[in-house]
Amino acid sequence: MPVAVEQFQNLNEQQRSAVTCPLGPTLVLAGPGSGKTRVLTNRIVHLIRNCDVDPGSILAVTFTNKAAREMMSRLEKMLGPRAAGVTLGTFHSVCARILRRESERFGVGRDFAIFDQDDQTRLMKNVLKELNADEKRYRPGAVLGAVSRAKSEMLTPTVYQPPTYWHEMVGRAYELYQRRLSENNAMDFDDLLLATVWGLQANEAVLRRYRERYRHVLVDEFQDTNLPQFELVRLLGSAHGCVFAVGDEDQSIYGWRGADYRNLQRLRDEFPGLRTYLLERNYRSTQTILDAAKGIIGQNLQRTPKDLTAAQGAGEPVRVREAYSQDDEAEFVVSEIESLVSSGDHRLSDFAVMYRVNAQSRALEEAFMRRRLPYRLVGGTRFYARREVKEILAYLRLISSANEWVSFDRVINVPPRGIGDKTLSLLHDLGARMSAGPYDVLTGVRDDERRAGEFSRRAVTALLAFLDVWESLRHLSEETTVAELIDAILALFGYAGHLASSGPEGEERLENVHELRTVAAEHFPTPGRMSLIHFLDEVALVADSDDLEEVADAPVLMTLHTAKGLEFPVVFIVGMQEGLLPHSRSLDEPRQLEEERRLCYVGVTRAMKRLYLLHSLSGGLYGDTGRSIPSRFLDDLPPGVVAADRAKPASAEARPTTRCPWRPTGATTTAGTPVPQSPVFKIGETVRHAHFGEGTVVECKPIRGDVEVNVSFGKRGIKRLLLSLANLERV
DNA sequence: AGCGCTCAGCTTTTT
DNA sequence: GCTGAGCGCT
Repeated sequence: MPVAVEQFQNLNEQQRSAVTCPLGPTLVLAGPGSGKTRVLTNRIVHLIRNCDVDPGSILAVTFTNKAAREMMSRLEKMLGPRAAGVTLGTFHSVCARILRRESERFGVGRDFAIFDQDDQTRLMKNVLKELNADEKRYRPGAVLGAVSRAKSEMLTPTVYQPPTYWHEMVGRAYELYQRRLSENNAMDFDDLLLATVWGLQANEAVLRRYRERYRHVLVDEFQDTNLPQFELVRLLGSAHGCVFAVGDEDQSIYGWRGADYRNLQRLRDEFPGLRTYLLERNYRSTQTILDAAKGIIGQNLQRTPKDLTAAQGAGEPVRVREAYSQDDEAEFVVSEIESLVSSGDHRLSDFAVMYRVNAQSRALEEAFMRRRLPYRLVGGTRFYARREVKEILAYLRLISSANEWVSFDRVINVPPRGIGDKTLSLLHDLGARMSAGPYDVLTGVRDDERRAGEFSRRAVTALLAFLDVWESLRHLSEETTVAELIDAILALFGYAGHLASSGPEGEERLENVHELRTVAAEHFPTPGRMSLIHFLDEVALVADSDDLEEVADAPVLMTLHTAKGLEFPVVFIVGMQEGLLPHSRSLDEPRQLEEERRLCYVGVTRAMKRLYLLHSLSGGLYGDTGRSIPSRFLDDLPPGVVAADRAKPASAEARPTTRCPWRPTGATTTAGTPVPQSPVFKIGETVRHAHFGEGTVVECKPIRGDVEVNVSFGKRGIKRLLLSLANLERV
């Protein structure tokens, strides 16, 4: 046992008692920066080393792939190869694994597809169209959200009680949406959880097996669980009671997605004898920052009071600043970063700028570009949401599970094969009549003269050619790797040629496809169908903000939501105005307002050394030029934490910033770091384009990690060009 | 099929 | 204010 004792010496008293507490239901309420992941991993180590627990009987669940990966790598460091025996993953991936394994007993297709956001939206769009829903009142995203919330409460379409007239339609859409999902042999994210829970509930023997197998269940971020997730934990854990949950109700910011932090309290009811531990020692922030955070969160009522204390001293006061405009605010952020970097106190990657809504990134990006300072924007177009990537994935999905319309519709005419709306809707009709998926419909067209007769000769030829390739790839998939399948799609479905003929941007698209191929080759090198299925699961369940990994020495720009779980030496929160933070959509409901407050709290507690809270006098949301009121959350900062320049408007340095012109490209940055997006052009500058010739730059703005340059080419008009593709030359 | 115009609508998004 | 979806025109 001396090994173990030594192992836990780096834990404080509170942490150690949580880690080494007796077997049985345990709840750890962990304040920000209190080392909750450390407690979780050490608990696992404790179970294995000191309690003689078999790693194979431990199930640890997280919400993100990133958290799961981090935990696994820590475990590997501490346990070596034994760590691999622990089942560790996100709720969704664990459920997907169980569902595949138990497909027969649970009555779900073994090769079901997992529909991501985009697929879900497409499907819902069709559903709403079929129901003749008013497009304005029933937007796919909103309806999908309502359906997801119903699912978070484990309400089936049959028991769903529409609270309003609007929800009547939601109820009908929900029902049809589920029917379509199952016809397509597909599940959305919520279904993965629900099907698992219902499957376990309905199969006593299977449930017993899993209870036996996973005698120890550990859950991270418990405040973010919804009802199905809670239910899963309850099902598995109630037999042995060895549930170890870690969470912080004050950091619950996903209530709008069905997460219910009251699940923390609910544990107490479900697991009598629950032991609760509090982690209040904060290793991240200065006491000043913590005091500010406590002032803000202290206004919330439904919470366990925590006495957060910093392991470090008071540090710098919090800076609250008023700017004239969003641009002015951004300008201040950038100049502050420059001066802190040049004073040698900080490097660029020490900084994070956080905001409530993505739209706020614009002003910041412009300011960074103006100063020719690099930055990283987190949360743009996701890699797996790119069109070309989705298309390749759709092809792969057709190969994997052949009767799925959503993927079929996506690629049947990509590259163009002369299959238009007409043919497509005929195919759907036929599918409905045969109650069959696209594959069976196509073979029907091939094998049945009468069916073929419904289509034009041209269409039939095209469809059969498609079917031919499709079938051969399905066979190929039995014995080939995913990477080779991608090659085959590129070649046989004519996809490579399609990209090649789509101009210069096709090259970048092909790059992305190759990147996907690399992922497949590296992680799924085994030939065969299982490998393909696992690959598709993986990419469907992966968020690609996963690549927030420290790649460049640059400040990070992100929403407060994405900031959760991260920490930075210096944090700026911009747009601290009424209507923005708290957001106007949350003003009428106290519950929502409390969540806004927690969101603010999450942002504040990301800061280690320095914290800046900025608000501007004008410019709220959407080009609104009216006057803005400082956020009510600023009023809750306790006296003494804020630097003296509070309330003194920026007038001292404020340049009346009517849109600054782009700096000349010769300008050097204080940091001397190359701008990823360089060169940036000045408005009015003359540039040359290979195709359009010489033109004048009219606009130059950041867009999704690239720069959009609008150039006027005289009578050829104004063209919008992407800097990364257009290869513009300065004249 | 591809471009360009108009107009509505506009949080947050771990999976 | 901006952007993206939808429509209508060529």
